[in-house]
Amino acid sequence: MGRTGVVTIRDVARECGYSASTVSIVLNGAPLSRYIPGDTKGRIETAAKRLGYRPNPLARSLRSQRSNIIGVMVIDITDPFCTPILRGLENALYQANYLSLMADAHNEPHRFERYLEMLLDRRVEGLVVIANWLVADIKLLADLTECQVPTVIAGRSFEDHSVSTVSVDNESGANMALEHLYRLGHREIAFLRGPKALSSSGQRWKGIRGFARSAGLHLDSKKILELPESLDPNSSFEAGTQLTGELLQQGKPFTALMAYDDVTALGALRALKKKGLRVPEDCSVVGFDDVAQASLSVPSLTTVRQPMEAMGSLSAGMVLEAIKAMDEKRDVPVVRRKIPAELVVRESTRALK
Amino acid sequence: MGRTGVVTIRDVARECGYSASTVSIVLNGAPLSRYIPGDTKGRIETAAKRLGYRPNPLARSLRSQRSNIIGVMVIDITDPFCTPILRGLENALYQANYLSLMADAHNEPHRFERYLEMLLDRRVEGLVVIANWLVADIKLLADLTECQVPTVIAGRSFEDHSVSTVSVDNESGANMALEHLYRLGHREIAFLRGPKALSSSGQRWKGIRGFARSAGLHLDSKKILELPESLDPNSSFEAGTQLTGELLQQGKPFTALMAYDDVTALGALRALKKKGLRVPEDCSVVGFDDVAQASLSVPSLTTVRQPMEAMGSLSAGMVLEAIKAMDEKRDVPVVRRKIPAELVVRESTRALK
DNA sequence: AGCCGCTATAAAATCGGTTGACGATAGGGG
DNA sequence: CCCCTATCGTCAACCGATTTTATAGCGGCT
Repeated sequence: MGRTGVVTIRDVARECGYSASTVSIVLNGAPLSRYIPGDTKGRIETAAKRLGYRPNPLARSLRSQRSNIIGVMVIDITDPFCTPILRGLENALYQANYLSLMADAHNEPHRFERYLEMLLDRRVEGLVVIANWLVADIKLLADLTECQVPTVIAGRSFEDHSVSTVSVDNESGANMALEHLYRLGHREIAFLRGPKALSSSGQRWKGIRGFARSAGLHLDSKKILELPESLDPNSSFEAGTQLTGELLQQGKPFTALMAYDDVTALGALRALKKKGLRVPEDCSVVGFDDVAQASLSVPSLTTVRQPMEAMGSLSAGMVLEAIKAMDEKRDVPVVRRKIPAELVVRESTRALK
Repeated sequence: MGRTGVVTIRDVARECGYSASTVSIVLNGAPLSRYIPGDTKGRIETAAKRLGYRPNPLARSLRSQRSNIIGVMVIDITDPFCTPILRGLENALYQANYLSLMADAHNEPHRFERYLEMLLDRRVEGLVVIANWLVADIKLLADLTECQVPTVIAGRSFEDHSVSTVSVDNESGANMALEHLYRLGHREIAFLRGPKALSSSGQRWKGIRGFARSAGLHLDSKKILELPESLDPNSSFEAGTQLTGELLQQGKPFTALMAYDDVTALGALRALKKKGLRVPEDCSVVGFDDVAQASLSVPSLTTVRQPMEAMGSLSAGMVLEAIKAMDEKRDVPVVRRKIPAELVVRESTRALK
């Protein structure tokens, strides 16, 4: 045993009287182990077990050029949207015997880049970026495609770049949400739409316009406000409160409000309450995402659910697949997966009387 | 350049005409570099830069027995209590140039153990366990103290084990919360206390009893209910709703309710609303933790804030310190830090009329 | 007898970087 | 003139595995 108290392969070799090579070959079931008789194998395995031998992954990685580690870059771990994805991802990696080296970019491009370098230095075999919004920084993506590491972006899509992505179908999700309100009889609907700079915002809006057109619903631009661009995920709560206040001030009546996301909707809930309006009796509210908060509020929030955990594990599956493909020298296609959203009806919406 | 397209130290050596050793010595500013003249250093650095040389941390770790990686074991990343700690932790590690290998135990002891092994295999230099509750499994802790890796548990304390911990001062926090209600004039106070098995629960209860005694407040056992033991952090929402319902059913009047934690308090909010009671007009509510949800609810929750981010960075500081101590062969003391809690007054409490 | 092929194992090279021991030269003191 | 020390580097060992190549015995075939 080395002075570190850790058993090396040579300790095992000494213990059972064979060479390190033989031990390695047997323990890994390498091709050559075909020629090694059973009793030798037995002796080696016994010795390994007796000493509690555990191969040093560092040494193994150095030699085999495989780290069995995936880099996980979270754009902002504070965002409640990110954690369920992280869980799904981590779980799938665990099943596949990979560990995750985690980096939190705090929404800062510079930090993103520095972390990216660190992760690549560490020879991560693949990379998953969990992006809520993330300034559509071309440069960062260029970095990503340039490095030869399989990458998947979870949480948003990039139509115009050659990166694999996993994202929810924002368009049909928003469509469903509006349809839900429409079916409940709502015609005067206010919207707090997301900032233009966010691609998901545009997609959701497209879904809204699509439904409106098909149902002959008029969208009153006076009732449509846009959230300011911001990096802090919790700022949309303030913004939701603020903009809902403006809508109410403005005097244009509405019986339902559709928010860009859940946190915005929670902000709206607060503003409505403050004005003495009851939800859903006086105004229905729908959000988007189904973050943990959504079901805990009073009233609980009707929302469009992003299957975040599934998105996480799917991303994991995709990187692992890409890694396998690279191993086998097959070429690695860019995959863009859109997951269907799901309407979750809770207490914050009800039929117009 | 190797076939991997990666520049090795030998490439740099060839490029500038010195040996790999010299390059290593210069680039690392090793003691011996004292004797190397400036222009040689310059040539080596230039060559390294020109080739874009980045030392392979795997090789470096193998040789130096230092991975520059900390294992981060999260008991349940789904718990909103864990993420802010994680952020503080990760941020401090980032500053110190450490990366974190993340494991999520999903609240399962078996998974905890397996991950622990994987992390130790990877030669993490230190370990931080982010524990919300975590079944007080002696065995797991034994594993921890046995392995020679500096460990800090963040989020809860273990009086009876020799592990370093960082936790909030539950006792004085609960004391403050009750004092707050008392000062507002509340005398009929209901409690949803945490399950006995949780150490934090006992500590908080001690704070409550302490204040009650000192203020001469009578604690009516009829108004004290205990949450069931559970592993799912979100189950306490249901439990909060449920138990509050029972309290109301029971008919014993109360003007304020103190919940074990924020999620429980949010559950209480829902039950109260359902019964037509207004918060805070008819009943004040306080929580504990100050998770993200607390400020987003309607009404926003008065609560006792755990400085989670600070706890995270403090934990990081402690492991790093312990690592340094080990390096220098100083002995590593077990440190138990209790961070003061902070009362955050929001909308859910008000003076009794 | 010589060669081939199979079995069973070991030696040696390799991954990429670090480090202690050592060589060579020059200058200073005795 | 010799010894000692300060400079400036290089060599080779090492970290702990994996993998390619080598060695050696033996049976069978020509």
